[in-house]
Amino acid sequence: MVTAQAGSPAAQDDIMRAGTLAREIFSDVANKWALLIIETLGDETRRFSELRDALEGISHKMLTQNLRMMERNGLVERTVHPVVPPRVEYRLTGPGHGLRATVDLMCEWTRQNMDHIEAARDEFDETSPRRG
Amino acid sequence: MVTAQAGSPAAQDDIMRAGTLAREIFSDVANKWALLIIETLGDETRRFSELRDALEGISHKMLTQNLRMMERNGLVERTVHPVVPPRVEYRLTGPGHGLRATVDLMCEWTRQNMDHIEAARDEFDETSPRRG
DNA sequence: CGGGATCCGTGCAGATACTG
DNA sequence: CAGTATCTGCACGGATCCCG
Repeated sequence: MVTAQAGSPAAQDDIMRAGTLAREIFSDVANKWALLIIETLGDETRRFSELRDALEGISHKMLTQNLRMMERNGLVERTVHPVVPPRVEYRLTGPGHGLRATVDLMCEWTRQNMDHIEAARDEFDETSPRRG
Repeated sequence: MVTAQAGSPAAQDDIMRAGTLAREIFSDVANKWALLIIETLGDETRRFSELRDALEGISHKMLTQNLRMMERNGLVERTVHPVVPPRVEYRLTGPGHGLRATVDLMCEWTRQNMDHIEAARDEFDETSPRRG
């Protein structure tokens, strides 16, 4: 969306603003499924059906959609093998691995704070509805 | 919904699986708006209306909803000042700051790869519809 | 001013079917 | 097996109203 034809040259400065940048990231580059796909791909080259199986919960439409979006953003590389049973493989690009590193960090944070989160939820669960 | 009432004790082991964990993160803890709010809060203590002004694009409902969810997850701390014009302030908790660090990293990655992303989009934009 | 509740529209996401 | 197109729904998100 930052691209588009905004027509405002001064808008380039606004891109540096956290809000605008973050919006760009989390609504297009790093949406929920994309991040999940990045984690699933890891260092490997995986087929479409393998990804679908690994993510299980995702529909084939969402997978295709996100894979294409990620390919468009240069996060994954799509390789089509011209064989009779079509074989299409995906793997992270260099930048894709870079993003993956940050996602890994976020996963690690969650792992370390999982108990805190659950504790907070538990406390909130009995504090919120009653309000002391 | 990793939580729910799965009823399977063995499921605890599955939580360690990247997929399940990541799902938990990106669908509840670190959704699009939550990440945006985290970036907006930063080190400061901000009022509800300040946040709404800073994020501008968000509706009061979404802000309230996400703020409450983040409070439930122990990411933000909500302080209500019992004054005549109600004054409610929010600030990141310790764990909240930890998550913020990872979000910052992701923002930094985007900043560094912005040109790559745009280039990839540009290339894809003319390669995809025509297929060479 | 902060926030809950409600109503309602939009758009995302699932299922299905067809192509190559 | 991989991908696209279409149709539908349902949930998410916005606007409004009212309460504290």
